[in-house]
Amino acid sequence: MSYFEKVYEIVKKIPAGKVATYGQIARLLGTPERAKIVGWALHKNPYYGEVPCHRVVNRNGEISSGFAFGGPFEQKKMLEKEGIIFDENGKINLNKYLWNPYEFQE
DNA sequence: CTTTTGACTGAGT
DNA sequence: AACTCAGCCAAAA
Repeated sequence: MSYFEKVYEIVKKIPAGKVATYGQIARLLGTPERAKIVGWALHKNPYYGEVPCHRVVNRNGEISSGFAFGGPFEQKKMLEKEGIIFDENGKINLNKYLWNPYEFQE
């Protein structure tokens, strides 16, 4: 299994109403220094429709640029639909919405 | 095969 | 607090 597929597996486990950072995902894979690879994997997003990549944000809690969903507004709308609230800066309150994979439910 | 790049992050200015 | 610099490594050109 390539690193990409591992990333997709993690992202698919993110519950609705929660978000995760690239670094966090990379850490779950045991490779915290490959956060960039995680982001890149999602950029390709070959499993569009299966992988909720809209729930993955950068360390700042902001939606990353690139958007494979058709536009930033679409992604933001999707997240709000999940129950995530953006602050006045268009950022997500990670302290509240960051996903906590305690046992990493396989 | 070699080089560039990138949905990032952490440290430094 | 905001901006910049460098490092990390796999995939794409």
